[in-house]
Amino acid sequence: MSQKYCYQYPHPAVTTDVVVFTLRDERLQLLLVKRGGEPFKGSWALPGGFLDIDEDLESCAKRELQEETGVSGVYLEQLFTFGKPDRDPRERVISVAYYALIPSDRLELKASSDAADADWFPLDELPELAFDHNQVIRIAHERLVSKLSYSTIAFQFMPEAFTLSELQSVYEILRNEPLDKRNFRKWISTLDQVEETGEQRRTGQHRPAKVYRMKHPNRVEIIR
Amino acid sequence: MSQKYCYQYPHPAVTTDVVVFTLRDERLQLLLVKRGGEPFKGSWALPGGFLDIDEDLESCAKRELQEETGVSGVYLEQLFTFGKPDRDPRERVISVAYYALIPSDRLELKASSDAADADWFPLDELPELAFDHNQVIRIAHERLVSKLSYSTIAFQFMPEAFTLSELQSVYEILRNEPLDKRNFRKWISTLDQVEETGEQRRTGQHRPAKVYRMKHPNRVEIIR
DNA sequence: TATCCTTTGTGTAATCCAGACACTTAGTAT
DNA sequence: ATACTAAGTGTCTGGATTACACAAAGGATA
Repeated sequence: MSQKYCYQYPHPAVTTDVVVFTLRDERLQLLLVKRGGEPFKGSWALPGGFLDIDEDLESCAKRELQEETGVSGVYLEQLFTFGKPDRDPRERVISVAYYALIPSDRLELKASSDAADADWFPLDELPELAFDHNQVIRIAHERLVSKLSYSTIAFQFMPEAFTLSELQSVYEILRNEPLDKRNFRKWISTLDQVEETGEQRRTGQHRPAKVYRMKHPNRVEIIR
Repeated sequence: MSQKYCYQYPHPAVTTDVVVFTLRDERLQLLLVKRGGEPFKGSWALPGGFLDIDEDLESCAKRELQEETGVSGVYLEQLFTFGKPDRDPRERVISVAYYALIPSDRLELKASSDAADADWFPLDELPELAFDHNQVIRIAHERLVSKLSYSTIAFQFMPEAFTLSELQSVYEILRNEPLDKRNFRKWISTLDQVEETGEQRRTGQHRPAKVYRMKHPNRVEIIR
């Protein structure tokens, strides 16, 4: 094919890459795709791709997310823009990285056409990654952990309806430490972010748990 | 000139823009340059410009900062990447925005060659700006204010040597409220970030103040 | 139908941190 | 000597965070 888009000065290519977090099997996991083409063919990498010339950055990230996971309407935030001159061997590529949080009940993967394969990996068992994607993931994880302490971002991992024990478990996984049940519930109630649905949930031979929902499912509040 | 840089797919242009904050005349001010060329010729805008094809993003921002203010070695942090398809009427432009904090003793402006004029403006007396630069500034200001409360970023406005009253004044300007002297000093001492130089400073007909310096002048610590 | 098992759900006391608040000290000018 | 001004310093109170243990509800089983 001919080189038909010409400029007076050299232009870099622009991509978006998305770090897709979820909680699966009591662990923080993220989505990787196996690269079907060069460079790094066969390596695992973050889902992402080139920005269409008339497409907004966030739309591009949402599109990648939709193509790789089939989900939309989840929490998505711009993370950082990476642009070391040699980060892609083909040409100069600026990558605007986003990160997304997927509720644990919405992760039906569908392998996309341009990815030979896609799978979830626990954060502490990542393979070697293409490009500078290990660095991107490290920064995304730092952002997530830091937002834990001053926002309600962790609620974005919850399904529509959940129990307080499930919510506590999410915090325990993310912070990697056990929490006191009474203090946790006291703290949650001061946040004023959840309400009872009136339903109960029976799992196993013991007292059923009250079911809650978020008051503002799509909002991430700054707290403290 | 001919269009000699050609690609198989259309590429956006990439720029960096820098929101340069300083404290002048007891106010938070920022640097704007008057645009010498189209579009928005004659309008005020953030200092910035196109990324060289082999230049790192942060290097590009540092270069703009150096060209417009003559300073280097100051605090510079990536802010956000703006990429609405129509934000520049010439062509698709992705702008990676940075913000910088300049100590109040280092702001000798030198008008650069490609800016007809450059000047400081108080944040609350900004003129109409080119492109989406009003939005960029708003987000930079939000970031600065929020970092105030959980980091030592405000120290980056201080000269090498300063008194505790001067430091308190910086916080009062940035937070736009008076602070209690004893509580402020108690808080500063818990931070363990400053040390006495042994010098004193006499200004006016009253008790001289002890002079301090930062223990780690180039580091911004996360606190709390 | 009584007992056991498991998870849900709840309160109080102790400690730490943040905020309110006023006077003495050191120097200059008259 | 006196007056003026900004520098420098400690205590008390209220609110928030932490530590900590037992009763309640339901299912399974004997």
